[in-house]
Amino acid sequence: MTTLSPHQQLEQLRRGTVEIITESALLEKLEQGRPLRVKLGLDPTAPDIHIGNAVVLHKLRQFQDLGHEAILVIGDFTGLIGDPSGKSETRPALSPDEVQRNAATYRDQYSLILDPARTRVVFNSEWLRPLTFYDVIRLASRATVHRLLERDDFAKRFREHLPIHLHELLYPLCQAYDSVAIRADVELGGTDQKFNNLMGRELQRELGQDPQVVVLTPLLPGLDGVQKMSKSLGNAIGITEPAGAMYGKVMSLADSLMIPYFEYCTLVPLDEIRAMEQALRAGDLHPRDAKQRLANAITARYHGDAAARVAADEFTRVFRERELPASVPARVLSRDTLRSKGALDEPNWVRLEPLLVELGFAASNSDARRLIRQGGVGLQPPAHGDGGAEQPLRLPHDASRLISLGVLEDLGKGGFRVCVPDAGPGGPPPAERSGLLVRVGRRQIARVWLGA
RNA sequence: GGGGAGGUACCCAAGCGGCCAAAGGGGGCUGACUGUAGAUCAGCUGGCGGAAUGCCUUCGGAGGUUCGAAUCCUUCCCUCCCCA
Repeated sequence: MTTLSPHQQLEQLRRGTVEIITESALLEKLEQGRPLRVKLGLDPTAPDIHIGNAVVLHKLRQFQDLGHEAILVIGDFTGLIGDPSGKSETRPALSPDEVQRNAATYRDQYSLILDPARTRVVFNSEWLRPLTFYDVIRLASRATVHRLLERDDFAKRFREHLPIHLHELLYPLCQAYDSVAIRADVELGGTDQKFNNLMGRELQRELGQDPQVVVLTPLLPGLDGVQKMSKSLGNAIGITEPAGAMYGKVMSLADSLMIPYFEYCTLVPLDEIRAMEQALRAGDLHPRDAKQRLANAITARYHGDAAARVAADEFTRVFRERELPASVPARVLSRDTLRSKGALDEPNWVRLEPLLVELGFAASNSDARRLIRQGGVGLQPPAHGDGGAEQPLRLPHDASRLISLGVLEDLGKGGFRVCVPDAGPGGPPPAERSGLLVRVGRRQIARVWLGA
């Protein structure tokens, strides 16, 4: 256990939370001087930790560092319902095998932030599945429809005459029962879990347990600044993403998100953050510089200082100075695949649209055509010798130059084909710059060769 | 159980026999500008395609009427409202 006094622990734990229900109850628990059981409920989906859901994990880690025990409750059974808060779909029940396999996955994934020695992973099907219908009715009798309809999303749907299925109402109850089953002292969650977590408190009290303390952490807005961060919404920064990508994503953040991100995703002291906020408002601090510091802090947290510095340099070089990245992903495309799509005209001449599709830079040939027409596609011919850092030439604007360089052929009506060099037998492509550089927009870039 | 209103592209939402691949808005994408931000402006936004007054697929599902259907008919599925 920690040597910190209960008050000091509380002080630490308070930081970065939105609400603790109640602080006095937490203090009482801390004063008992025993390791508390701290619960965190998780979706049964494959874990995809991003800096958004990392917020609550770091909080949990803090509990662990103070000597408490983390219990990850995987909602494999509640997954049958799907948390009604989202436009969730129900998921098929997991087989015992899958459960076992997943348990390992969760432990691995969460070990990136949590202390494995103080983490227990449990699945709620363990206690929810055995309940009989009788049990369920008894359980359901503990809650009223009115109480359940207080939940924002239920209330909203009710108001708007959108369907609310009966079993959805059971979700908060199931989750509450989890707390009973593991005799949770504390339940952690994002603010969107407030209702569910409070339900746990109520149910525990009903059933004669000391009610859990609810600790709510903020929901981190996603990169779009509108919705909460979520992988499926494509607005997330994954904690295992490469440093460069992480840094870049932070830099493209809306200005209005900087301060919240500083607060929730970094360890920068609060008073420094306040100072920055002031300076920004006063115009003494360029937002770009503040954002660079943010990008640095976040990247360093997951990749270390050195990697963060490299990412920063690379960023400056590519986006400020508009040079090519230090390393461009190499892609060797299969002749067979291209041929089967009718994209390969002669041994090395490939139609541009299917090429972009093949690279994943365009969704369809039509999409590719649109990109080309709108000047979104850039090509840079392979360098013979050292050609210096030439910029990719834009299509269709620079078509004539590319044609004179012998890498492009105009098929008329906006159609093009390009000359893609050979990758050579087997192995990786030869000299780095011998490939055709293809770029769409700023981010999508690859050096391309043709293979078998 | 009775009565009524609905289900249109990623979302909202017009259309109610041909000029509908389907108005408008949102979102997304590309370009200009810039700090890879925001705001603004321009273009694009089903697939195929050597940019066709071209072909294919799409308006809850399945059939049907018609030269022709998102639009009319039959039937099935789903949602909401009012009454019980």
